Amino acid sequence: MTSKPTSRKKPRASRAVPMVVPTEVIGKTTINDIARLAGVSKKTVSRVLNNSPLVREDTRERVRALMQQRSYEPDPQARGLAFRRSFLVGLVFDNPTAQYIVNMQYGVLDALQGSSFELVVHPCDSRSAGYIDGVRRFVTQQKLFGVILIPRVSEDQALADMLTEIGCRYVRIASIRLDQPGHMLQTQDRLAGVEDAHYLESLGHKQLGLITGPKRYRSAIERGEGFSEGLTRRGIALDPRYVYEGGYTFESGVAGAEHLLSLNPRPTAIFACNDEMAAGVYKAALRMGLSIPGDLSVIGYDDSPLASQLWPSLTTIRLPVRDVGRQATQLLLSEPTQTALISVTPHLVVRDSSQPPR
Amino acid sequence: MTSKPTSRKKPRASRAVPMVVPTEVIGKTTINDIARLAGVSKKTVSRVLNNSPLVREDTRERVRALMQQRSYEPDPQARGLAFRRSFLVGLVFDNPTAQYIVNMQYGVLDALQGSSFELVVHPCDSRSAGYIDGVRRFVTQQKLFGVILIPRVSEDQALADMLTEIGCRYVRIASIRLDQPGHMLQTQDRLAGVEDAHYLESLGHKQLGLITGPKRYRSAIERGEGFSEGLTRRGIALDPRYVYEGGYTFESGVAGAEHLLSLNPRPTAIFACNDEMAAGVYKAALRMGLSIPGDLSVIGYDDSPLASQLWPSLTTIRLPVRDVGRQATQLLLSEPTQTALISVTPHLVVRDSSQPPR
DNA sequence: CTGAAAGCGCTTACAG
DNA sequence: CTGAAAGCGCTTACAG
Repeated sequence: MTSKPTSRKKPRASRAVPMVVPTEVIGKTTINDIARLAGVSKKTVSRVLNNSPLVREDTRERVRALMQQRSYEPDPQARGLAFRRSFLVGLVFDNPTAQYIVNMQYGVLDALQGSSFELVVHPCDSRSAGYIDGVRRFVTQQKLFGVILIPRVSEDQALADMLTEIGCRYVRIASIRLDQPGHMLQTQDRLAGVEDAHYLESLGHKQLGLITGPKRYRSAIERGEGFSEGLTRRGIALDPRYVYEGGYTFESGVAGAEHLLSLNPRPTAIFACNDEMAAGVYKAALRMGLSIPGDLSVIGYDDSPLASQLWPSLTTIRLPVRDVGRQATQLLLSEPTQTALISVTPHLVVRDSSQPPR
Repeated sequence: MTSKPTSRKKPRASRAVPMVVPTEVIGKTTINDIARLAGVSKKTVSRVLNNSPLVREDTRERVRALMQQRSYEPDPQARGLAFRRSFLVGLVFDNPTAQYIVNMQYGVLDALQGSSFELVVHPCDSRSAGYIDGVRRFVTQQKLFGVILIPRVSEDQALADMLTEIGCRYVRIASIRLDQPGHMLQTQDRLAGVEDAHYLESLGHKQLGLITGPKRYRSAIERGEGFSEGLTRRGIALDPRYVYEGGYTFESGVAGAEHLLSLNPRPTAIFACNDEMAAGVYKAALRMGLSIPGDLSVIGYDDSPLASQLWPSLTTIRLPVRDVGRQATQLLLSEPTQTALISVTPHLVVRDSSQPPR
């Protein structure tokens, strides 16, 4: 990687037969080395590299063996230059929780494992004016192979349009179907909301409170609506006065709980649409002298590290984020032929913050 | 990025003077376009690009103006191929908390802002056998410009040796000075431990407990030793029976607190070497019917999101991680001439989990 | 201070 | 099924 081999350029028979080669393998093996050793043109090596069918089987085998033996790896930079497309996959995100981002990165890397692709990250602020241009620069400058978009940027149609315009592949992870199956992976937040409702109803709760996320997040809407829908199905109407619009923040959870717990009758269970707000509910409840789950059952959403570290531990919803990242990336890398929509359903994780009402 | 311009290759006067050019700027502007428009060779444009002093001032200005006007950006792929080094900075990490990783990424990107560098991530497991080879492959395959190493991988000398061997730049973020100043940024975990001790002593605590991290983390050792040292300076000896070796996990925090709180006399304050363990202390204390901070003061370390979301909110230590990431990256990108060791000291954030003993 | 030639390690377009 | 030539967009080494 540092010094340029001086032996590379020495004159030699231009159409060499396989031959013994000096072992001073300074510098990385290149396509030329393999071609020379195999006694074929580099174009043929290139064909093998790119799995072209236009190679005789025994030629392919010979070249493959040589590549293995020399532990040859094609230079992504050079391929990228010729392909006009790099071997980089971008992850574009706005501001989910840290754990979500990290799990997603692990998932993407799981799918990239063994390939010559690497993961490059691009946080951004979807509320700032120039963010789409920022993503465009990110994509075009490094000629990214494609990008994974996670909520909330995944929900922005203008962003997807821009990517289509510049011919960049993408996969959106979102809670509703807002693109073709080849371009998205759906997380069934709504179904998780339903599951929540059914669970609380089955415990015997009738007086329920809901703290939603901000409406600009589609996921927030889905979670809340799913919850409401689930209750309706079980014959319980969610009183609008028992719905508080939070902001996915701890403080909004505190405020929401203070509001809901001051109502008469007091809710016996609260579903907060993320764990952070659920932690806020803990604070408000404990400060009011209410015990969890004795006086109040609490359910969160995300299964963040926080959930198992609160006391009592928090009943919450878990999305297998890493798995989602892996599948989304596989979709991104696959030939655009797939038709079935990939969808993943988050599920309830019951811990110690929920029980039947008194 | 998608289609190849057909106009590029048309024959023209080889030594062109500045001239009007068809505005059908299909495809990206290249160094050839700029050279032609400026009436200079592409080598001269290249010199301007690389800030070579060997360019006449007016030539430089003319070229610069043209680059701006055409919003020319050199292709990192092509430069990388010629330079034998990409425009990618790698972040190598083992398993810190998600928030730490994400903040670090933000910091690195702060420093990369406006450059043509991008950030590529590489999580790994420093306990697995082949992890150093994994990093080697990561670095050599994409010919990374350099890497940032964060604890715990930053503490591994074998990894640093490997990087030196293959000629890859690196900056290690670590709590003790284990490399040359140009290769590291020190976080003064020890001083934070001292600050902790002084704070608790100043509140009047005399009976103190310590839950350390695992010894294979240098940071854990520094935090614990700093705490002990700080107490000693204030004339308090830390009884070894009041030191529990945790594992930086929630469960070990619970176990540690259960142990410490069963001692007689009971400690009136516990310093847990990360927030996760501090959350474990909460659980153990609350389960034993002890109130925080009434019966027990608790201090954590990291200022993770958890810290402000526990109730009562957790007094802890904050390292400006994003800032650290930014500075480490600036060091990585700078010419290797710097001599002074960069060091950053984490500081105490007082919240509601600490007060004078009863 | 400036440039023509050759090269980085691959692929595309064409020809056979 | 295979290859020679030209090219991707830059830089190095050399010459002036």
